[in-house]
Amino acid sequence: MTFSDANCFTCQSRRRTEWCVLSEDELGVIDKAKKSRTLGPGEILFHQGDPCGGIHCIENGLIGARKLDADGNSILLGMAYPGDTLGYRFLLSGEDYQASAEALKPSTVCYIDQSAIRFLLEKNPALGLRFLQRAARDLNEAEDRFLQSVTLSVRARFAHLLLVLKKRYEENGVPRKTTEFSMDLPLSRQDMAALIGIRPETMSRTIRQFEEEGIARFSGRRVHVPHTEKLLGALETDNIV
Amino acid sequence: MTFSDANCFTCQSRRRTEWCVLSEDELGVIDKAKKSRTLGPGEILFHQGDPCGGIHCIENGLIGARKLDADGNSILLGMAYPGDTLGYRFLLSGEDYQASAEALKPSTVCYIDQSAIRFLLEKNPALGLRFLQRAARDLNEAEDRFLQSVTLSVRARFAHLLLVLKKRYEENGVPRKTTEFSMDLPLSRQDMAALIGIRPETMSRTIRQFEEEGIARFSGRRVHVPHTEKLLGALETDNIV
DNA sequence: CGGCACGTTGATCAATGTCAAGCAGTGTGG
DNA sequence: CCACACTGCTTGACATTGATCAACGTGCCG
Repeated sequence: MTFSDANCFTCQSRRRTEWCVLSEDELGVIDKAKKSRTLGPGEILFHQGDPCGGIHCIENGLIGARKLDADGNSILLGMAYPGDTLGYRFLLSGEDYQASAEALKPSTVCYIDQSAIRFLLEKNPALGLRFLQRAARDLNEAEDRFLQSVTLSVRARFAHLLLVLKKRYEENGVPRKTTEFSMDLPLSRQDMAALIGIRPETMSRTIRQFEEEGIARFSGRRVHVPHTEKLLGALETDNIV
Repeated sequence: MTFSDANCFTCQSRRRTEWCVLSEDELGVIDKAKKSRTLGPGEILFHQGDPCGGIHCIENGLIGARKLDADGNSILLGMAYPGDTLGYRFLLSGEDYQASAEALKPSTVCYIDQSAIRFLLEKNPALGLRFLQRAARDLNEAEDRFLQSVTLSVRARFAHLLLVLKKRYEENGVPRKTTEFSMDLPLSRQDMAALIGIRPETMSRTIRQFEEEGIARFSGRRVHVPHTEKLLGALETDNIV
């Protein structure tokens, strides 16, 4: 386990976090309580079943949430980006973690003990509201995903996934062309398959289908989409209001 | 539209709501701001696309959240029971309702304008935390549903649904036998189908399958399960940790 | 070198969606 | 009161999707 020094006051991701509503003094509470840590790809932040004693705040990198089934296969449930907080749900409900968290890219993550969080939540109502807004957003997303998994074909779900990844990719300041684009996928094929609820074999076939139709070209983790509209055409989004 | 007189102080469902953390004075704010209304089955509480200007608090009955697709078919997304609050998500995010709400049983619902809510949220941090806990619970549920829709067979999902409905049914003080049980389904077959993400035809077939296997007997909206373990056996829950 | 995880591909099969028809219950207008 | 339309439910035949099983290549690491 590698520790690093971080500073909440200068943190690049702070404006994206819930902490943006805190005063200087309050931010100091977090800054003092936090423990920073860096993880390489594949390193585990916490395990399913561990007790949840605080929250993790992602400074940079990419963290994935996984569940393991009885055979030891892992299912990627979701991703967390810089500025996201992990584990607030379990902290509040007092449950143990129901999934593991693993770095998907080199990441820096701060751990903040629950005592500091609870103190600030009591003191500053705006903080709770921020978390509430976050939860509301996550909830909308979760419902969308369910709806998509039952409504849309695999093709369409994969197209959606690519567009979500594109959006995140571009948030990192990568130049944006509208007609075409390239990006590095942060996920293995297996993980992409899990995210849209299909088997790895089906993922392979869908990728091939996209290549044959000229929607996208894949080479390792690199994707190139020559005509963005073609990808948009695969969304099938028109039949749901 | 029928109005009824309700009283937050004597409300049977209050202890299940977020308001249970309010002081007498604070509860008075809600009580004065609320507008009570009764709905018969099929009546609409609000429509998809309406602006969200407050929240709805269910005193009794059962409300369903629906989305409509382009063909006019409705998809039941979820249900809300007495003590649940509807719409807090959209109020916080400032979006319009993304689904309609419709009474599935005769229901009494109070509408509380956002000004009262915002006032109390600012004043009493415990209220925000309550909502946050609720959101956390909803979020876990939504994720479970996604996981189930991808992992489990239709059989298993239907068994899960029946057990969820049973649990809710028993919360209404209905006597409980462990080895067998009967209940009235609050939903049409179509709505049950939508909840587990299948077509009505498949719902019919699954019901027949359950009857042929002696897992349950259906007659209209009445179900009888002679051996609860048989139903539990259809869960297939063992392969996921 | 051997083992192992990941990814690809092919053959096959089971589950579920689609289409079409019919039936029962319910409300409506003549 | 009857005919009618309408909606929800069921059933059958069929088509399609995606899962499953099996084999193989490839790169990586001990």
